[in-house]
Amino acid sequence: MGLPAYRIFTMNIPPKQLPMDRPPLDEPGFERDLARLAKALGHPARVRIVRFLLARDACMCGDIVEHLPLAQSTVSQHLKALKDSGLVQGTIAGPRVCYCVDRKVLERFRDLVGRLQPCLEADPDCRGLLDQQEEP
Amino acid sequence: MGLPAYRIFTMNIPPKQLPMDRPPLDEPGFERDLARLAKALGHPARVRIVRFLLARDACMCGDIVEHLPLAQSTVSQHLKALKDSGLVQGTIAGPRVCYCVDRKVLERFRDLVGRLQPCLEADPDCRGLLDQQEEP
DNA sequence: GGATCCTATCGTAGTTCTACGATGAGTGCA
DNA sequence: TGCACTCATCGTAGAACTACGATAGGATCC
Repeated sequence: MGLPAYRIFTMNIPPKQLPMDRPPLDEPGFERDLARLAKALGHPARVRIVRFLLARDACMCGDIVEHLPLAQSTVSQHLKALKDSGLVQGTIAGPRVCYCVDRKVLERFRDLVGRLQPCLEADPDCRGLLDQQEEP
Repeated sequence: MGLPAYRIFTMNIPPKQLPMDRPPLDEPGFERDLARLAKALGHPARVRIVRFLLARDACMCGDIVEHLPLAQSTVSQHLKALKDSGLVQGTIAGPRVCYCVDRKVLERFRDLVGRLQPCLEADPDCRGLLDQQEEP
């Protein structure tokens, strides 16, 4: 019964519905949120769109289409992916839609990435540990 | 001849081979690198693997398999994706392979995300700009 | 009301992702 | 040499991604 075990990693299902056959890590939403935001930025076109929006603070869909070598429908699809992730907001302004980056979400993404590396300066890398295993 | 226009965003082709029919942004590799690293972290299982590796500094594949509800082959596939992105390094240590996170790459990822938001504190959000377009 | 502009959505085709089991390659030990 | 262990790779099936053109919906303008 229930979902297969690998569904533990499905991003679209709330954590409480997931059959956690192993104890979750400290923050159950951490991995899902980070993965969701990272996935949204996991395409060069979407990175460019976000940069474009940040540079202009806000602009409409047509502006983005003009500056990308992609069809209008494809750009709209990328914008939908960005909106679904929360990174981008779209506000209807008359016949057009004004898009802008939700800087709080972007900051949260930055924060999540930062929390990934808790002790960057502590051990420079794992070389020493590897040498211990290889040489004796 | 040549590649279709949307191939401008293909991540696996060096920039010089790309038919840039529009001028590139300031840093040609920026978007590709950020997208590549973000894509690597765009799956909850890979985020967990990276966290797991960071918590232990380094460990072998079997340890990861034990702590994930995934088959060994699937974990190996995720590790390959992480290795291809550069985030993770694998070192052969006898019959096993010792994996660790390349903290320099992780830091570069964090830097790329940080450079995405050049002036976070400047304009809090784009609401003002939206109001300008909506109301007058 | 009708024309126009902007954007979202539909339908579709090809590619990529993601999961699994099975198998193979490599190392170390008896 | 043979066995055990570890991990990568192969083959495959289903889902998701990504591109496009075509079309529909909503707002504005004449």
